[in-house]
Amino acid sequence: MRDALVEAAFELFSERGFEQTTIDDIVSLAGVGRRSFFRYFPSKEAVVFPDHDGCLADMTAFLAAADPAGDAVEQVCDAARLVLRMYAGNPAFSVGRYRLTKQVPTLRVHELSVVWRYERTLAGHLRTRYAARSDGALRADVIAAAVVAAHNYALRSWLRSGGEGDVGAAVDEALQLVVETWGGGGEGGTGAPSRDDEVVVMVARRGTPMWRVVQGVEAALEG
Amino acid sequence: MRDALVEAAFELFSERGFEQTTIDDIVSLAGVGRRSFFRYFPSKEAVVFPDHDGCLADMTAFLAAADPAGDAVEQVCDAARLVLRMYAGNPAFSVGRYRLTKQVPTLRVHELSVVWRYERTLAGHLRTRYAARSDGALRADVIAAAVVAAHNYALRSWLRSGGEGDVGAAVDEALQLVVETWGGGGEGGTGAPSRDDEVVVMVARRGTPMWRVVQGVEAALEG
DNA sequence: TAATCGGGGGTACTGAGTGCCACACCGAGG
DNA sequence: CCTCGGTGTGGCACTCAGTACCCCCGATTA
Repeated sequence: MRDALVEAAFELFSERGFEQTTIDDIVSLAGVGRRSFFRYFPSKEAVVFPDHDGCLADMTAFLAAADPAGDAVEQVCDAARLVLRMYAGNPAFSVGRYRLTKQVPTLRVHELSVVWRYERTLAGHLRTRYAARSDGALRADVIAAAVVAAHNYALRSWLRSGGEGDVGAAVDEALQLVVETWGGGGEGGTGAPSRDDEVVVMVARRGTPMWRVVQGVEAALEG
Repeated sequence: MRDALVEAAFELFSERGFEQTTIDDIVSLAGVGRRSFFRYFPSKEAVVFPDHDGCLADMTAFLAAADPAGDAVEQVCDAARLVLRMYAGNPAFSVGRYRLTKQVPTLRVHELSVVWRYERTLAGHLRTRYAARSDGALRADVIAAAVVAAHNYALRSWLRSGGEGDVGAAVDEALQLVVETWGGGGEGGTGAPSRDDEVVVMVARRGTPMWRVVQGVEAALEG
């Protein structure tokens, strides 16, 4: 019945648009009563994101079961990959929803609230892990935001392309940027390549801003 | 007239709550017609964030006038400080709004959309600056998200405290975390303290993940 | 067969948001 | 003095999302 409503809604939304479709249109096409729509979805927007409640529950369970000794950043990235799997599981649906969401402000806002719940879940996990640090809560919020941004960047590129190419690899590459900068705190060294016969020596004055150091090391390691 | 509507709305919202207040209540208290409310605010939620449209325009103008040779991350941080100034300018109003927003889901969602517009503005500026890099757009999105997260972290702490203490310093400290990790690309060295008579030597194997290098240098510089 | 209970349908209502029109004000020009 | 166009405002009527309430029907149990 949920599925029937979702299907009917998407058929009408993609045909005549979101605002031009009323709840009555949806329920009459689905052959159910108007009251039943609101039994399954709290709002007209929610029918566009029917799978996110379950995915958020999965993410919460995943993080609750995560190894307390593992790298928290990696775990949070894996949690984000759970969301990706959901999108990649139904490419046609995801792309259709993306096109719809892109041009309906109400849906964009609703999507923001969905993403926000994911981000707060990730941040909550990081906060418990970084509880010992003095700036733990700040780091947790920043890293969660960065993970979500990287994830969404790759996901949106894929959606914009119509579902072509390997999303998994794209997200891995995007998240790598975050892990490289923020990872660690644990000892799990999922390090880069090899060539461990060479060393890089970075010399800096005390008080040198961190980004200059990073810049120098980056240039040396990759140059 | 805008001000009269905002004042009336806040008086009623804080008195009997957001959902319990109708537009009719607001306009009758303000002594204006119902139709005029929607001339000034597109929705009931928008009256809670009356100053953000102007602030977003200020931010856009600020970034458009920014020095193309300067550090883009610093500029984006300064742009975020524009928002902070707006909050700090009316502590009582800001704290009242915070308390209201915290417990009204509709307002939380609306705030998300407001923050989202700021974030997209920052990301747009960074994207033009990082256009040369292959991963420019990704970096731009991630850094913008990090800046917004850090800014909001400090701002929310201040709001939660009821407006006590120095927000500016708190935000500076939070943004410092972002600048240290992501800054550079420009040459503007608004460096840290001094003690430039000492040097730190960081030795790492080629292929060492960046976060380990950062961790080591961080420990050496601050330890 | 009667009683109970839960999922779904139907009806009427509130309230946000919009379109349309009338009115008041105001400076310019006859 | 009257008229005209533009602008800001109030009022009215309407659509539609969302909710409260009640009814119906089928299944289970005594």
